[in-house]
Amino acid sequence: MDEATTDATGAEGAAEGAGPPRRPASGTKSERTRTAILETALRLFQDRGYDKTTMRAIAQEAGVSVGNAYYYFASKEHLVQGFYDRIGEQHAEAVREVLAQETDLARRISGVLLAWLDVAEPYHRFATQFFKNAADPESPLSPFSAQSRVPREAAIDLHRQILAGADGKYAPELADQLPQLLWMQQMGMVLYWVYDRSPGCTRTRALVRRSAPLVARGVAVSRFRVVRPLVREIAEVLGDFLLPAGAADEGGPEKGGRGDGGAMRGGAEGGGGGGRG
Amino acid sequence: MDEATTDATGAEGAAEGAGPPRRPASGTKSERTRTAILETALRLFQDRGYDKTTMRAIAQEAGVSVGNAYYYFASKEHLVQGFYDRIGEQHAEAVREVLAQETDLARRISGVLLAWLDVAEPYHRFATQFFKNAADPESPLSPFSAQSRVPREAAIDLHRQILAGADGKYAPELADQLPQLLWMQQMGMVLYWVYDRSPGCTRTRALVRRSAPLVARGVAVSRFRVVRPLVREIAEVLGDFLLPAGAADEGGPEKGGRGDGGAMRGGAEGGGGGGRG
DNA sequence: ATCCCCCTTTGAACGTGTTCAAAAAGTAGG
DNA sequence: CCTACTTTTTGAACACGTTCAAAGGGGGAT
Repeated sequence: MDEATTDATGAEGAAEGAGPPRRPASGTKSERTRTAILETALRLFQDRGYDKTTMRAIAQEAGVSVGNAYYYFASKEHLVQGFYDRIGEQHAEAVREVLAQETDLARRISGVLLAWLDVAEPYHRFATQFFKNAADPESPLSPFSAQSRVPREAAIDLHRQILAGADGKYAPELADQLPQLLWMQQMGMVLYWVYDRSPGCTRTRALVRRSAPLVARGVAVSRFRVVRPLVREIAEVLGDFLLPAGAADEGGPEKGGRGDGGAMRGGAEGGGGGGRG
Repeated sequence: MDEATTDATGAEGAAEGAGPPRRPASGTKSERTRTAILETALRLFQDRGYDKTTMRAIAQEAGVSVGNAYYYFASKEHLVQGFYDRIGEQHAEAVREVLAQETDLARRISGVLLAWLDVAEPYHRFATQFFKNAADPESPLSPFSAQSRVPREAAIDLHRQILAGADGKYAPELADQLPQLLWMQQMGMVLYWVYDRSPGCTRTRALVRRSAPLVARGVAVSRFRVVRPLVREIAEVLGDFLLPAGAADEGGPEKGGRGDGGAMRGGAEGGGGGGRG
C-alpha cells in the first residue's frame, strides 16, 4: 500500500503534513503567502460554507493562482486542518480555568464539553459540511487517522487531566482507558452536535448537561462489587481494541517509538482474543 | 431530494420533484433500463471501488447515456441505496436461524452481528469508500436521516427480537431504549469495521465476540440495586435524546420557526458500551 | 555579466459529478 | 400518414478539485 495521499513534494519528517518541502521561518515571503492563503480560506469557509467555497475563489481572494494554493496545501481538505488546530488551541485555553478550580468530576466533564461547544459554535454551519470528509477513514482529517495522532493525544491528555484533578475514586483497572473513553464521549457529542439543528445547539448542550453527571456516576459506580468483574473485563477489551495510546500499561511511556501507527491497529488477530478471563 | 430509490415497497412520499414521475410496474422498458443501470453500478462498485467508478463508465457499461442515468437516479450516492437494501435483506435472512434457535442473549447478539459481517464482507473495500457520504448529515444515506427511517426501524426491530427471544431479565425501565442501544452498538461495530484493515476483518469479529458477552452482562446487571437509580436516569436521558422510535419530524425542509427543533436526533458512543458499569 | 540551481508561481488542461435544452421514441386520436 | 402530447434519451456544457509542464525569480559561484 502506498500512502501517497500527501503533498506532491514528498513526505517531510515533521508531523504537520502538507506544504513546501521545508517550512521556512515565519517572516519569509513563502510563509506570508502560505498564511495568506490559509486565512483567506478559513474566512471564506466561515462566510460561505465549505462546499460553496471554491479553490479558485480562495486563490483569487488571496491574490495568488490556483496552482499556488496547491503548492502550499495538498488539497482543499488540508486547509481545514487549520481549523482543527485553532479550535484545539482555543479549547485548551478556554478550559484552563475550569480545570484549575472545579473539583467535581461531573462539573469538570460538562465544563470541558460545554467549552468546546462554545469554541466551535461559530463554525457549526461549516463544520457540518466537511464532517463527511473527517469521517472518511482514508482522510488525514479523520480523528482516528495517523496524521491526527498528535492533536488527538493532546485531546486525550486533556481528558486525563479532567480525571486527575477530580476528587472521586474509581476502579483502578479503568485508569488507563478512562481518558480515551471520555474522549470518545466527546466524539459522540461532536457527532450529535453535527446533526443538531436546534438554534444555538441548545439540544447538544442539554445532552451534555444531562449526560455528564451520568458518566461521572458511572465512573464512581465502577468500584462496587457487583459490577467489578464486569468492569475488569470491559477494561481488558477496551485495552485490546481501542486505539493504542501513550498510556500502555507495560509497554513503557515511550514517545513515538516506531513510526507506523495505523489508525486502528491492524495486525494479525492471532492471540488477540485468547482465553476469556 | 426525491426518494426514488430502489424497489423499496411502500413508502409513497409526498409529491417530490425530479425523477421519473411514476414508477411503472416491473416489466416495462423504463423499469428494465432502471435496473440495468443499478445492477451495472453495483457490479462496477464492487469491482473497482466507489470512487474509481465514474458515472460515465456506469452509463457506458449499461448501454445508456450519462444523462439517462441521472434521469433515474438523482445522484451517484442514490445508487448506493441499493446496497443498503440488499444488505438489509440478506442480513434479515441470514439471522433468522440464529434468532429462532439460540436463547442466550450474548450468543444472539454476537450471532446477529457476525452475520452482518458475513453479509457485508464482500463490500468492505467499497463500503469504506462511500462511508464518508453516509456520515454526511445532509445525505439521505446517513443512517440517521429521515429518508433512512424505514430501513433503520427495521434494523432496530431486529434488535428488539434479539431481546424478546432471550431468556435473561433486565431492568424494565430500559425496555424501550434497549433495542435502539443495541442498534447503536451495531453502528459502532460498523464504524470499527470500516476502519478495520485486518485481513478478513478478523479484528472486528474478535471485537464482536468479546464485547457481545459484556453487553449481555451489562444488560443483566442493570437489575441490581446499586446501579438501579443510575439505570433509571440513563433510560430517561436516552429517551429524551435518542431518536424517537415513532413519528417525529419529517415535515420537510422547514426552516427554524418553532423552537424545540425537531432537529435530527442522533448521538453515539463509540466502541460499544461506554459509560455503563 | 553570465550561468546555474532551486524555490516559487502561473494558468491551461484533465477528469469528475451534474445539469439542461433539445432530439428521439412512444402513445393516442384524427 | 399526420398531429399533439408525454416519456425517455441524448450529448454537449458547466463548475469544480486537481495536476503539470513551463515560466519567473532570487542568490551564489564563476
